[in-house]
Amino acid sequence: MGPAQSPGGADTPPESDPQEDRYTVRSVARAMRLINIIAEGSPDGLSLSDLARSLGASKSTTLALARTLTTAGVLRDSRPGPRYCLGTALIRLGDITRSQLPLGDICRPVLSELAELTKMTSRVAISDGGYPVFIERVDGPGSVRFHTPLGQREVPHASAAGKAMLATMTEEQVRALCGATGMQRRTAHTITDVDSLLANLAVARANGFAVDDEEDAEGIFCVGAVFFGHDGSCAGAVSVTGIKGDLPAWRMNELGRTVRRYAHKVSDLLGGGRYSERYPAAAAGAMA
Amino acid sequence: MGPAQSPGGADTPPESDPQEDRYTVRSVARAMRLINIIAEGSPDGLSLSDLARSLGASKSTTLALARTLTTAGVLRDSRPGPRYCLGTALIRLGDITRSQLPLGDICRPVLSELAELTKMTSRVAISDGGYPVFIERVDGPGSVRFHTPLGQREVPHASAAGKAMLATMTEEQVRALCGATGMQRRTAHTITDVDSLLANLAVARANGFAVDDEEDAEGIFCVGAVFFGHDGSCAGAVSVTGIKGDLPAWRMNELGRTVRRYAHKVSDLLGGGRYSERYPAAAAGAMA
DNA sequence: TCTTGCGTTCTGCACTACCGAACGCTGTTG
DNA sequence: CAACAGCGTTCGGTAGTGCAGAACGCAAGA
Repeated sequence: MGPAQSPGGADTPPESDPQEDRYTVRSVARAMRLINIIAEGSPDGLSLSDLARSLGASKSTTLALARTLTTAGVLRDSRPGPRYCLGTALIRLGDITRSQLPLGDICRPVLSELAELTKMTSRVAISDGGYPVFIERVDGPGSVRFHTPLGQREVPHASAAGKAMLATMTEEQVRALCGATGMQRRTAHTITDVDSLLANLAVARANGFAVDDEEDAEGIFCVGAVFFGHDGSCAGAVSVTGIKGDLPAWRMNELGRTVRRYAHKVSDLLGGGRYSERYPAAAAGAMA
Repeated sequence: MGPAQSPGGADTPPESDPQEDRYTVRSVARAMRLINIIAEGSPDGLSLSDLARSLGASKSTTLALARTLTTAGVLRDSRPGPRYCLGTALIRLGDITRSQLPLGDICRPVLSELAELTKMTSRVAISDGGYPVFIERVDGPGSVRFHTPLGQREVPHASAAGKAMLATMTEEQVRALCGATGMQRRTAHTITDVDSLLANLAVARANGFAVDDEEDAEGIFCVGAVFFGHDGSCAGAVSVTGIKGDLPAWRMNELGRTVRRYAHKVSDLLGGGRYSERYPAAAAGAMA
């Protein structure tokens, strides 16, 4: 009953979102941060002390978290190595997640064909609040590999899949989304103002495919095209990724038509409409 | 200070492993169980009430856990659907985990070739305490898909990859491992006694590849062969999976030689030895 | 209309997650 | 050879927090 509120009443710990933190479990949030720290760290793993430092927690706390995650198989103890690295349970969970996304099973055969035909890495993305998230990938036969990550949000304005999806939105939606993201510059070729982007999207809409010409990474280009779900809305995008120098410029349109054709295949499998039915409507709605 | 030890001193809550639980964080362990419950549940997701029931916790606790995991992207709120399902962050983490395993990048091109040549699903497994764990998969061109999971422990005695790895061990090691696993029956063809298994392994050792002839799942067969790391130890196995009816019996040996050849390729890439150098030594050491 | 089940919010208590300190150990440095 | 610095581990004590249960609004079915 004492009026003792909080010890040292004047202290205001730097809580980020008290109204949202009310329903989060601190230790679980910390455990997730721990996993991400290891994911972004060296493939050889991180030592307990490094983890504790990065996490901003004591070694004993970090040890308890790491032990718990190791028991669950999410982390793995690399004995002679530095220490903790990601465990095989994450492979299992990622595989199950992809298999539960209905798109994965549908798209994989299409991606395989596309990768074999174009000799390029092919991926399929879904829209996560306007951001493209790649959920499936089939590598091309070439052995030169660059990093084409899965499962993480890409920037909408500097990726072929993102721009293909933006091209299906209204001008207001594009402006709102780009205002939220900030249209950060990634390379010298990145389009960083909305009006230029809208012009670029108009071309993409007319073509039925979008191009990322070294706008996300130097020397890398992508070509993407959207597909539609059975409810008629944009369900995601197919894209291929390659090294700019490998492809003559005049083949870009040919590649675009190929990608567009395979996006059609996905649309058909989903029971969605085709570009020829959807794009004119979208163009009429979005542009004057 | 009162001598009050623990409230209600005589109660002995049914703790499973008090000496191990001392360093585990309860809420994190619960969160991992929650993820697994959803992973094993319907692809459409599970409702909050269902989760609370399966977890054995109150709805408010489950809500807090689920909210925290959703914020981390590990879970996803399927709006009109029942409720929670796995999120794209798991795809990302699984992808990173595979990319951090050095074997993944090395094997993927080999698996692609093997899958194209055999028209079958090809996978690579590593050994996790004697249990095979598949870490990479390339589907064959056939559209008929069956479940070939990644990242989870398979039974050693009833899988081609497992038996291929067992064939590199000594008789004592095989007996010890099979004693630990129990050699559970999976189908009518499963080998459930150690002596029969040892005879089977001897054949595999002589051939340089192991066969799972409907021993793990009815109508499904696998062929697997191990590869060796640069330290000369068994580093894992390559295997292909198919439907029994699709393949005449007399082609089994041809398929086995193909898989063996591709396992050789992985061995070469890893700087490990070949069957011709390793298997005779293993055979001489394990069998009289 | 009444009922049943859902998801959400709130409050208070017991507990547990957290920190700090101390220990044994290894490898490096003087 | 000794002193040190860093590692991983263990152990108490405390305050903070995770937890359960009750209560609420709402939607769908009886």
